[in-house]
Amino acid sequence: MASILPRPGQPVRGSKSGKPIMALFDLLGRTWALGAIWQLSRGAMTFRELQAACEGVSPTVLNRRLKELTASGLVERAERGYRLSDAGRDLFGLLHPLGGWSETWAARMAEQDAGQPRPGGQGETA
Amino acid sequence: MASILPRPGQPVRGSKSGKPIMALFDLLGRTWALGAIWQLSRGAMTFRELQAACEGVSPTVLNRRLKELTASGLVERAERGYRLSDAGRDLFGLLHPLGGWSETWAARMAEQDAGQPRPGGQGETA
DNA sequence: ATTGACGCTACCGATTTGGTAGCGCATGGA
DNA sequence: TCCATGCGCTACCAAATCGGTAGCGTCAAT
Repeated sequence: MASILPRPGQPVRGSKSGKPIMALFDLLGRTWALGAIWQLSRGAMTFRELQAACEGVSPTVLNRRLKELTASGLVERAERGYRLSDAGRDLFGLLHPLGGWSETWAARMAEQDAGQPRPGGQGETA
Repeated sequence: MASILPRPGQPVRGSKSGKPIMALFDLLGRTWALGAIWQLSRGAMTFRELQAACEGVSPTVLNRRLKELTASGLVERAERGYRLSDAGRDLFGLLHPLGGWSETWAARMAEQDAGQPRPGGQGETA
């Protein structure tokens, strides 16, 4: 496996300092890492249930994320599939407010778009 | 430019639903997006100062992130360089606790490694 | 024995990353 | 004026990651 498992105290992708916050950002800064945690916060799910909940993310990527999150102690195996560990639930507690914030953000962006239709729009319809 | 700008209400990389939280996760789930916000929370910085603060991230990536974060209203230009917008500071307020959490996480991981040196260790020294 | 669901892997094209070099511009001396 | 410095930023390219399809081996139930 080419990818490294981000761990605090170790150099990680994009950061050589090994600062915990940077290791965390590296871990979470991969596709569907945050999304998987978000979905798993609702309870244990099988691999394929989680895959469906994540809008059909490819098993390749999902499995990579699950391995990383498991190795990082945020996710663990359940009798049936996967679930957040204590640490994972703990982290989700901090992430949870982002849900509400993102709604506000969305409203603010929509408002801004209404006022100024972004003439040089970038790939919005791509 | 091939990359799309994640915006709530629009399909984004990895998510077709357009749910605000998924757009946010896409925006933040790119290398140095969270890191840049983290560094900028300390105040306005020039491009090159920020680059240095982010451990010498390549200007290519930094500029991409800055464009995305600016278009998303989280970052804005300052007289000298860049700074967090009100929304960006707002978001940082929610992200801030991750700093402390990551320290706890790091300690927990170190402890676990001490107890069990991870026989099948994965790329820890890579 | 067949069907179905499970977790997961191989394979591979498309996209993103991350690094070096250097551009055009502005400021500030000498 | 010429030169040096710092600014934001881009071109170019190799390496890594993403993301999609197909399908494996296992297990339980029919």
